[in-house]
Parts: sequence; C-alpha cells; structure tokens
Amino acid sequence: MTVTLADVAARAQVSPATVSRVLNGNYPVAASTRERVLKAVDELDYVLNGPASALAAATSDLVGILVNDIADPFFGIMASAIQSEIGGPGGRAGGERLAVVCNTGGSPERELTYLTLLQRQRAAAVVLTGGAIEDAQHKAAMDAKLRKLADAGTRVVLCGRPQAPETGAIALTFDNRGGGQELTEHLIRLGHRRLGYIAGPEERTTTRDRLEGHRDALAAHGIEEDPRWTVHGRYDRRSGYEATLELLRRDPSLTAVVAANDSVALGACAALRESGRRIPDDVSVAGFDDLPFSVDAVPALTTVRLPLAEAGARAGRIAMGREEAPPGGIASVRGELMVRGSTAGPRG
Amino acid sequence: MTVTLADVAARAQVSPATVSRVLNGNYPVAASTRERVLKAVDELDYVLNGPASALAAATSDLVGILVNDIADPFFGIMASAIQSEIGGPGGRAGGERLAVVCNTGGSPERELTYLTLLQRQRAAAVVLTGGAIEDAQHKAAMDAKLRKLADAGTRVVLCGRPQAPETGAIALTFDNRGGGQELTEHLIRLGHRRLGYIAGPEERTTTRDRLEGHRDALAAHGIEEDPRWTVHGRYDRRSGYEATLELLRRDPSLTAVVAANDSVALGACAALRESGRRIPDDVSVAGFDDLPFSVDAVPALTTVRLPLAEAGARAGRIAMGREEAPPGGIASVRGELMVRGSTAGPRG
DNA sequence: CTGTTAGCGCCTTCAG
DNA sequence: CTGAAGGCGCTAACAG
Repeated sequence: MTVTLADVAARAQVSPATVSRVLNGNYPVAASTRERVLKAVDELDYVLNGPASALAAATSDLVGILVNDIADPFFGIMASAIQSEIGGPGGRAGGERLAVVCNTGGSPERELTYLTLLQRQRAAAVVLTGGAIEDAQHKAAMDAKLRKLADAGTRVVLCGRPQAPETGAIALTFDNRGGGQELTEHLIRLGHRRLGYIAGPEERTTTRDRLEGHRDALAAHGIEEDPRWTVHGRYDRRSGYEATLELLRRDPSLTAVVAANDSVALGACAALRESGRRIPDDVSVAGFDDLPFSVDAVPALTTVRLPLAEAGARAGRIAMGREEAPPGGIASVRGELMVRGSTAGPRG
Repeated sequence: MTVTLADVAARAQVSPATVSRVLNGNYPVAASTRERVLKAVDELDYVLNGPASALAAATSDLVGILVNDIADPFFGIMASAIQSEIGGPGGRAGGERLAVVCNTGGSPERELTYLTLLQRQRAAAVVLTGGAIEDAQHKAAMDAKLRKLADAGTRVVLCGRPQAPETGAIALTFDNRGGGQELTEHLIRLGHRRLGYIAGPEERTTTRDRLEGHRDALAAHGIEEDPRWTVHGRYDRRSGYEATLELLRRDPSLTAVVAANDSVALGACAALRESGRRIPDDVSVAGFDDLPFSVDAVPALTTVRLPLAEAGARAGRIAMGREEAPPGGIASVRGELMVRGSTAGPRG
C-alpha cells in the first residue's frame, strides 16, 4: 500500500541501507547510485516515514516552542524568528525541522503537559518563551522536567525567561527591570510625580521585574508610591482599558500611566480619551515591548523596544547548536527606550 | 538507560501489552491492574515514546497548521483557535495533540515542502490558513499533495482559503469579495467617488477577491476606475505607508483609501497624516480583518470583521472529526462591516 | 563505497 | 480480561 524504503531499494537495485544513506546524506555514496536512488524515490513518489526514522535514530526533527499566547504578536514574533532559524542543514533527511508551537495560555499545568508531550516526541530542542510563573512548587516541577529533557539530549533554551540554574538550560533573558526603570525615569525627568502603573498578572516574572524597575526609578527620585497607583490585570488591551478607569477612579490627579505592555497601553489610551483626557497633554502614557502597531498609535507610543526577533533568532540558533551559548549559559538582552508622542511633561 | 514499556510491565508484573492498553485506554483492563500499571508508570517516571508509538500504530498526534506569517495576528488568532480545539480525548495516550505550525512566508516552495514534511510525520490532520497562491502549476502541485495526504488518512481542512475540489479537503472560505464590496459601498454611500485601493501581493486569492469586491461596488454605482487608483503591495503597515505616498503622488485628489487589510490601513493613516491630511476630514481610510488593534487606532478603523477565532475553532473541530463537515465540503464565512471613525463623507 | 544484520519501542492480532 | 509473538519502517554498526 504505502511505499517504503525497501520498495525504493528494490527499484534502484541497491540495499535499503544505501537508500537510507542517500536520503540522510550523512554518508558517502557513489554519485551514480545516488542518482539511481533519487530517481526511484521520485518515480515511486516515496516519502520517508518520520516516526520510523525517529525511532531508529532516536532523535526527531521536531522543535518545541512554548508560548503563552500565539495570537499575541509578542510571542508570534519570537516564534517566527525561532522557526526561521531551526531549518537548514543538520536535521535528518533534508535538514528541515518542524516547529511544534504550544500555546500554554499561561497555565502551569499546560506548560508541564506540553513539556511531557515534547519529551514523548523526543524533540530535538525546546524553546520556552516569555516570563515564568512564580510559584515555588510549579517552578520545581518545571526545573525537574527541563533537567530530564536536557538529560535526554533535548536542547533547552529560554527566551525572555529567567535562568533556571541546574537544569542545563541556556537562557536569554530580557532586562525587564532595567527597561522598566528607564521608562519611569523618563517620565520623572519630564516632571511627573503622580504615576499610575498597570501591572500584568501577578506571579509572573515579567510582571514583577517591570514593576520593580518602575519602583526602582521612583525610589531613586525619592517619590513615595501611593498604593492606589498600582493595579494588576492581564496583558491585553481590554485589561488596560478597565485598569485605567479604575486608576482614574482612585486618583483622578494622575499625570501619567505606565502600562505593563503596549496592548495594555492602547487600552489605557482608549479609556483616557473616553474620560475626556488628552494624551499627552493631560496624561502621558507609556507601554513596553514596542510591537509593530505601537508606532501607529496616535500619539505614537513611548515604550521600551525589546529585540524580540533578534532574541528569537538567537535562541533558535543556540537551540540548533549553530551558535555558541553565552558564557555562563545566560545572557541578558537589553531593551531600548523609544521616546515618542505619548509622553510629555505634565500640565502646569 | 531510558525507561521503556517493558520496564513498566516488569515492575507492574503484567505484560507489555497490558501496559500499552491502559496507556491508550482503548481496551478493557481490570481496574486493579490498571492501578498497578499507573503506579509503576509513576514510579519509573515513564514517558511514552511517541515515534515508536506512531510507527506501530501508523498514526501520530501531530496536527499541521500552515500559515503565511505567524507574527501576524491574522494568522496567530486562527492558529490559536485551531490549537485550542485539537486537544481533548481521541488522540493516542492521553488525547493531547501537538500543533506543528509552519510558517510559509507566502512561498510556494515552502508550502509544498512543509506539506511533505507533515506527510512524512504522518500528521493526523493539516489545516491550511489564509489565501492561496494563484499559480496554475503550483496549484496543481498543491492539489496533488493534498489529495495524497487525504488518501493517507490525514484530514485536510482549509481555513480562509478557497476550496480545492477533488482533493478531499474541507473548506471554510472567507467571503472576501462580499466584504470588499460592502466596504466600498459604504464609502460610496458616504459620497466618495475618488477611491484609492491598496491591494495585497498579486497572485493571491485574498488579494484578488477583496479587490474584485471593491470593483464590484464601483461598477454597481457606475464609477469608472482610474488605473492610477490601485497599487499592489505586501500585507504590512510599511507597505501601506509607501503605497499611500504613491497614491497621493499619482492623484492628490483622492478622498478615500481602501486598504487590503488593517495593518496596511495603519500605514496608510501614518502616510496621510504626515502629508498633512486629516482622517477622516480630508481622506477616509478603511481596512479589512478587524484585528484587535484596529479599534484602538485614532480614529478607530472602519473595517470588515472576519470571525478568525470562530473559523479557526471550527476548522480545528472539523480536522479532529468532532464537527461535521459542511454540506458539499465547503462553507463560506461572511465578514461584518464595522463602521467606525476613520470614514466619513468627503469634504464639501 | 555497499550489503547484511540486528534491533529501536510499541501496538495488535491471536490465543487463552 | 490478559499474555505471547510478530512486525511497523528505518538506521547503525559491522563486515566486506
């Protein structure tokens, strides 16, 4: 029914082993026999059986990519970059590798489940993107799982996620704290003293790091933070909208709103406008990430650009062993403050 | 070194066959033995070998998703929705299925290559998203490939892509033409007579359908189209920016610009503003898709909402055989005109 | 450079 | 309900 290696071998009048060799190209084969084999492959319309190949060779051409939300460009951009680097020569039979994108939705259980599934597939590598969940128990379970993956020969790379020592994983972390600090310092320099902060979900490293950076800046300038000025939400525009209304309710005199990311900032802008405030005349707004749409906001969003595509590409290369891991297995990737129209000095 | 089924069997004092049966849950097993097996699995920290399992059973738990660009929310949203529906019971050993997301970048070769790779993996299903490339030769190659996949038992579903008769694929198409027509009619009703159109890349069904809808509307209202009013570009904001400058150069008297999608529309807005035109006072702008950021544009974008998440979810269910295919194997999904602030009557 | 020989780890009839 | 046995399709030593 289905064509197998043996069929090709018979037609090309060689042994199955030879066919395997020309297909995998990892072994010397005479040009003439190779031709013959390729011809037979073509005539028979043969397609290698991946599972069988993976079983025999004890490796697969699958690379796992864990993301919180693939519909969010923040993750989409990284996933795309990772994917663009995992192909190329080196894989089995042709060198093309397949990206298995796993949408965890930020759920600890799904994260673990996907890792097990990837382990089951004997994935060649796994890249975990975005912040981690700050639950001690979950972290321990994750670390144990990552260690097992690494021990089984799967390369594990973290992209935009804090290092997990002792797991054998390579980490490319984002300097969220530094970026957050720079951003808030920018606002303080402009003269703001009453700053609202819309944080992401609690128990997330990204959320905490950015918030800590914000507080570092406030502290450095002797600004005492009012507890009313911080609200937690999700990383989407809807949440930014609602959180902003809440902030305005708590303290209508805020002159700036710093958002956990750009999507949240867009929601904040909408809420501010609806409440009759002008940006940046009445209230300044700042985001984080610098996603593609941020420059098109009106006014354009002041934000911290994270080199998502570059980091993803690098993570992909490291995962494939095509780039050396950074010294110590960890590298911090800095963000760049992008000052645009959404921030200005407070009125008066 | 690595734990196998046999190890688990030994520890649970049953045969490998029994272990396999409890793991796959497709066969009656006494509750007590099941307990014992599960306990052994747990104690040994056993993880099923996916490739071996797939080889023996001749099916896998992988589902392919082809997208043009995963960094684009248009595809990210569909991918996310598809993914959310492919899990659940029905798969091997636990019922979790893995989504293999393939970024084709709109390249015909990559599209074909990925399909072969998925075929090699014996994917359980494949969902192709977004418009197709309109090259006769490529189409023939694609159709042949889809047919082979279907014949091999892989369920093939098209989501937002025109039907491919004779391939055994189920199609959920978007009514791009109808949406395009409605959008332009809206502008015409507002009084516009000089409308620029920024089309997507040539040779794409989506591009052509939307453009044809636009022209249908013009024709229906007896508006003769000036060849200068149409420019082709890519589906990104940069392209929209450049195309708009080109349109303005060709005919500064345009009162409306219709863009191939929302990202292009954002770029158009930026170009118009930079050229000193107000939106919608001087020029109206319309997009397509209604991506999440479109409502946050200032002014908010008039566009055609495509139910991407719903369509993706449905495609996922059909791919998993959890929802019946539409009659005739094809269903057209309509868009909804979203009238917002970026369009208004022309001045004067 | 090429053929032979064993498995890789699991599933699935077939008996019992 | 459970065990035994064969094979899924391919690769990786070994020889030659």
